[in-house]
Amino acid sequence: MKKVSILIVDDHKLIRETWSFILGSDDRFEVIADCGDPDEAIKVAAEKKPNVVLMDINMIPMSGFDATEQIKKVSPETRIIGVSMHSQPAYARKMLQVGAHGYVTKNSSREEMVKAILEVDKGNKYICDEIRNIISEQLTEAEPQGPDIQSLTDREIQIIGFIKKGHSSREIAAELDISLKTVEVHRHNILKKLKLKNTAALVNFINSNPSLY
Amino acid sequence: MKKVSILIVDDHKLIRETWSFILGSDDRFEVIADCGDPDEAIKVAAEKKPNVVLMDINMIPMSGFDATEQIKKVSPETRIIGVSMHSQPAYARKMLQVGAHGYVTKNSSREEMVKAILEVDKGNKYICDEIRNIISEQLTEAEPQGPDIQSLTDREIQIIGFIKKGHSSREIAAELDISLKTVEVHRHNILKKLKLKNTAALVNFINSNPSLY
DNA sequence: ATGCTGATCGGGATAAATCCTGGGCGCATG
DNA sequence: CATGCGCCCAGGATTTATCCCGATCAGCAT
Repeated sequence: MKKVSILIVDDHKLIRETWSFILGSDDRFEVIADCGDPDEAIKVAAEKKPNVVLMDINMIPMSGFDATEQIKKVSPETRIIGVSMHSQPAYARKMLQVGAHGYVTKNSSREEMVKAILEVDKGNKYICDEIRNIISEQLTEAEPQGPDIQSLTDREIQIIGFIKKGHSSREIAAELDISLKTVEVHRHNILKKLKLKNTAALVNFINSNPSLY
Repeated sequence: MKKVSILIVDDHKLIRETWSFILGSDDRFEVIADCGDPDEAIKVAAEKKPNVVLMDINMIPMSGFDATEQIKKVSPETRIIGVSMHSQPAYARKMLQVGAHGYVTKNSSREEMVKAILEVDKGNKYICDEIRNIISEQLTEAEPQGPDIQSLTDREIQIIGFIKKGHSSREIAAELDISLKTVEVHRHNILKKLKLKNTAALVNFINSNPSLY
């Protein structure tokens, strides 16, 4: 019986150590490395080709998603599990979209983590109970016109990026070399689609909505 | 040699379990309970009077700080260690201010956590190396006019709260029953103090700056 | 071809935010 | 008591944002 080789990626040393400790004391697993830097994680994954990667996705802006994509390129056989404290299904979706096989929140139990690793190692996908429950709730709820994040255009998302940085419409127009009027229309459409009424609400919405980076 | 009794408070089950596992396997410690609800934590602390509480402060808005204050009331002898993924010294200050004896980031090592528990149990204060380094760096840096978060008044912070929720100046004026002009002055002063130029930048600044709630 | 959508741009209007000026009131500290 | 500071308010100016009304054009699918 071969052990499942594991690489742990998390920017917090304490977390890495605790997981190494816990998983290392289980005969079925073998933690072959842990690192706090996404770039380093990609290197290690390329060299050691671990069976499973535990990827924390609270790391600085979206690097968890990027790292997942990179690792799948350099080591396609490696299964990746996203581990996060966020309970929004949007994170899970994004994670699977970039090539991960599993997603577990930090609300899950240790048993569930173990189960996730074993399942993913077999090539199956695994989403933790919490997220699955939320998703099925959302399905039954039949949302009465929630904000249409999906309907946002590429251009609109790009504009959102500038707004988030604190740029004014005039500045954005200059940077994209388009008319001020166009930027204003984009902003108006964004607010309408997301059912928000001003910039403050928008910025807040963005910051709690990972799908928009 | 009496064991140090420990209560673990963290809203993430996985984190609670891993710490229980690790600390429980050390003869010097005894994890007597763990809970994910701040209110429950206060109850348990009142009953069992643990020697040390590990308090995660990523829990929903400021509940970690509140819970710390409450626990110090119902069990003054209990030492509390704030545990967080945030490396800003502002958190640590706030934590000690509400009665904690220690602060450890999740970048710290397991040894450091053990040391923190032992020190705090003896009645000493303990701040992890990372934060101490940052503080001493800031002292030597002689900040060339960074944003004056400290200089914000209570009223201004209150106004910030409303802005963050997406309320307009007119709405804020109505809710606080003061003049629109006054709110505008407050907003202007806030931007000036924080050296920001518009609402978008402000909201973003807030969201990456926990010291303002 | 016809229709749809995204992106572009404009006029014109209103509301909101930003930026000045200045003043008054209460309270604490020196 | 004088000074500073927080908080309040006002007038007036400018910029920015929000919201209508349009319009053209390109691409793409039925």
